[in-house]
Amino acid sequence: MANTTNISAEALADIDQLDGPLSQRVYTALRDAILDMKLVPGTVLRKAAICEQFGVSRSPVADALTRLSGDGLVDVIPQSATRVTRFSLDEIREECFLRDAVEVAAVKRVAATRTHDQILQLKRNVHLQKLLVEDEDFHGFFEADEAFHKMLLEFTGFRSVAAIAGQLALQLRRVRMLVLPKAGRPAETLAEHAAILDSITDQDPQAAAKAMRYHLAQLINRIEPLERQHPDFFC
Amino acid sequence: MANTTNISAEALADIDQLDGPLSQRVYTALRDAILDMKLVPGTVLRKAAICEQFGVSRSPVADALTRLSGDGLVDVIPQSATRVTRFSLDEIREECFLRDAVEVAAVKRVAATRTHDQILQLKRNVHLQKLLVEDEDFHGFFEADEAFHKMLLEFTGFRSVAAIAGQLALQLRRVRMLVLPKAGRPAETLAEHAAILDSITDQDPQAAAKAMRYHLAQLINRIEPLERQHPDFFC
DNA sequence: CGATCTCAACTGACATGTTAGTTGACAGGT
DNA sequence: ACCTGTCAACTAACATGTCAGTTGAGATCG
Repeated sequence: MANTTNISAEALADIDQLDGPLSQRVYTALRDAILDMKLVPGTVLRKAAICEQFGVSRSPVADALTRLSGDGLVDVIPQSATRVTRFSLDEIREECFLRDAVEVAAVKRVAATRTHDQILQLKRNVHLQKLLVEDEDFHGFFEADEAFHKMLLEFTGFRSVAAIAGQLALQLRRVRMLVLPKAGRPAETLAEHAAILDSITDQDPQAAAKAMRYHLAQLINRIEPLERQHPDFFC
Repeated sequence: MANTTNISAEALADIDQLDGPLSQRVYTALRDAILDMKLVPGTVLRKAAICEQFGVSRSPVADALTRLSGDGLVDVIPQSATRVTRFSLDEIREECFLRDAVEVAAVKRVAATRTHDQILQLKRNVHLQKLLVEDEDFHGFFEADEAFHKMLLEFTGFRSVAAIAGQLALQLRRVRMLVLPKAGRPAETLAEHAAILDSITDQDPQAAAKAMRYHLAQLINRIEPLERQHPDFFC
């Protein structure tokens, strides 16, 4: 088994410059590392190693791993090991279905209720995306992309719907990082975002729903070929 | 503060006739007790008391509480206390929005793809509901109600979408227990379920979506007056 | 009598010792 | 060469001891 990483790399190291309980900090650090694919699927997480890395005892680490397990980001094999969950095409398809359901419903609502200020914020974000595409700043674009979708969820008027929906699609967020760097994809994404924004501006919920549905469909189309490219990330 | 229950009642006690790790069993027992409203919102959960109840040490209990916190079923006040989360009308409205988005999308899909066997299973379930309404078996009806919605989610063809969606609306499940015993509501619910089933049988996704949307809207309508009736359950 | 300050008791957070289950390498037999 | 049974090393799970922050009752002061 050469391709299953056994050592939790130094690359994750986020030292304790955060606040709050220790277990929370450990959780956040590990979570971010997993979501950013710094800890690739299949990586074995050893409690002892993590304790050493952060200079804490096993309690907060165990606590953090329990939470990550609840998020579906790690698989705990009882009495044996804990590893970063691999992708499952079936599960990804399910999350796409759910994400589609939620985000299409959200964009419909926002198209109907949008305020002038909300349009402005979205326009600003899309403009930023344009600049980032031109600069070929993939990482920056990824963040702006996320912010765009998050904004739409928040503009439903439901304060924490963005948080819950975000939690729901944690796996998807990881895969998107693999999809984005494909040549030309950021530019296409930008165009799709612009189309969504136009429909919202026109207060046309049906058109907005259609644009969003098309946009989200692009993701699953691009994920499926990925299994051949990174076979060790899938189970 | 007389109305905040301070003692975790015996009523929860599910002894260790389950299998798996201890922490899992404790988690399940507490979770079920909370979802069945045997532990009412606001109840303070004392680690020591729970340890005694189950005859285990603090580790598995702490583990279980961490998971429950992740599910949003308990609030942990650092260094102070852990209590069963109270209802928040805002959050409930958000969960209704999400549940609507997901279940309407699901029922649309099922209406389009349903097989003969699936129709049969749904018919059987609705028939069972009818019998339970006639017998005024509220608890049984509640379970059949849940099973009906779960079936619809499973019939999307996405195996675990029911699990994820169920996780999403844990709070709602609690409130539904308060709403159901209202006079006449089970019979109405039954009729709404039947309407949904009819639309699915007719392979009419739009009608099914409309019927589902109407059905789900009844819940939020009935929750809002509830705040006056059980003020100590809300925050 | 009322507002505030103090302190003891209680709670969860964390550290660490112990136990039991799993795994994989290796020896021995086929 | 291959299958198999054994066993040692490793892991997560669990128990328990310690610490620090919170809380609320009662003492103290205005």
